[in-house]
Amino acid sequence: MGNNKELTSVSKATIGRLPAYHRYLKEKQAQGERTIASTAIAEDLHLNAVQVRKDLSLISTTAGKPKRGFDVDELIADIDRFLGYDNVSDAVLVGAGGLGSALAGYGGFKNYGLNIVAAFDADPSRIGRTVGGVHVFDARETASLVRRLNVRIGILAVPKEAAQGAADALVAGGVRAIWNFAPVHLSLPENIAVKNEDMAASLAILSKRLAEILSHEK
Amino acid sequence: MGNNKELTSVSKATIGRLPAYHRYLKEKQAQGERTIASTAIAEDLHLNAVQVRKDLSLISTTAGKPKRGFDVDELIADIDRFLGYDNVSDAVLVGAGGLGSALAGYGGFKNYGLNIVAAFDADPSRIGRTVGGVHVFDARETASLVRRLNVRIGILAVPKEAAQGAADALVAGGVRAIWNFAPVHLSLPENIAVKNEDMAASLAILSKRLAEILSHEK
DNA sequence: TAGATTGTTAATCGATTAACAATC
DNA sequence: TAGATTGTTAATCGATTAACAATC
Repeated sequence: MGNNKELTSVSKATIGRLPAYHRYLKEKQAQGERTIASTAIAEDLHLNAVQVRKDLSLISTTAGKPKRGFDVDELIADIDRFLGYDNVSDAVLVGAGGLGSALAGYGGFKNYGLNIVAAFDADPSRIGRTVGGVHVFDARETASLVRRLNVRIGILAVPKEAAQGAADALVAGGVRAIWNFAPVHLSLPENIAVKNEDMAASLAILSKRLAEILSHEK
Repeated sequence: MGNNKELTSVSKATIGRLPAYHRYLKEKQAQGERTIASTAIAEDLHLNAVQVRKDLSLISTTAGKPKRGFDVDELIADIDRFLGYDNVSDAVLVGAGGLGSALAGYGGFKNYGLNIVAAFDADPSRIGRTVGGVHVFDARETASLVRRLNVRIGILAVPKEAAQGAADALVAGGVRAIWNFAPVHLSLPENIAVKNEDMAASLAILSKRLAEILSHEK
């Protein structure tokens, strides 16, 4: 019910800002702050205060109090619950090369509700090894092992030539969400969630902004 | 002039889609296609055809031709020029750990107009080594070496505790654009371009979509 | 009480999409 | 010619921001 509302009515833009609020609030919590005003959050994070209040109102159980602001602990708990940080899901990693190893080695994902339980690679020299404490299996076992482990999330960190095939194997195994770090557009069934981590897109936006800044310069 | 128009009038959303068009067109070019219709691009990339035409019209020198579509080679050249892919810029990398090494090792950045010329790290065991063919210098030399190399772009791949300090050093050295992979909000002067590669935000969006899909399931 | 801060309603802004005439 | 495809104008959609009354 409340859950239903959550799933439908919170925009992607808002969801994307929640992790930043979460980090900020954790920091304030560590500094011993008990309450925080939307105006303070907005200023520090370079956002609009109305936007902050609107975002928070969508996911929080308790309203802010005039003059005092929001309760830091409650807000953190609300975001934890909304984003599933308190409810870790298993994921598999396909591709145990440089980027894949870096992702597996980054311990922080557990704080974001993600637990990598297995890795896959097609390179025989990598199979049987361990990256970031995760065992690397033969890529040919992807579908069957994913099914056996009942995993719903796959992280794709393979070279672009291998990406579509790896994605198909994940879906064949029952994965429903793919976090794609390969620079390719994947063709997948409609009911599969895909999030492309498009570095080229980010870089394009950054370098255009840089060009603008430099042009204003002198 | 044309340049001025480019810097001001093309939206971030459009810029973000251009790399995907570029990849797609390169693929078609490799397959020997000479022309392509916006309708075909839209279908394959799951976009709206009007949006594709609007995006392309903003950056292309030549219009598409009714019935035939757009010239593939020209479109690629237009995007190359617009995004600066034909005009490689130097960048430095701060943080030569797992993610930093993976970024340095990914040779593909040169295709996107980026050339990593030096890396920095605070860990003595990494200083003096090489990651992805790039020499790792002492992080304390960041500002001075960046200035000497006259680099304008910095890639930040350090642990979050070190991120603000590393960013400050980059700016002190004259960097004007920071590609930030650390999960922190950086406080920087206004005239510095920052692009946060916020993995937590991506993951949040993906897992919410997953939750929605699973809830529709049965 | 006065003032800081809230939540909500309305206005604005920007991006996407629909409709359609032009044309190769 | 007929039809596929274009570019542009207008409508829609969604997200951000401004205005303001409510309240601790």
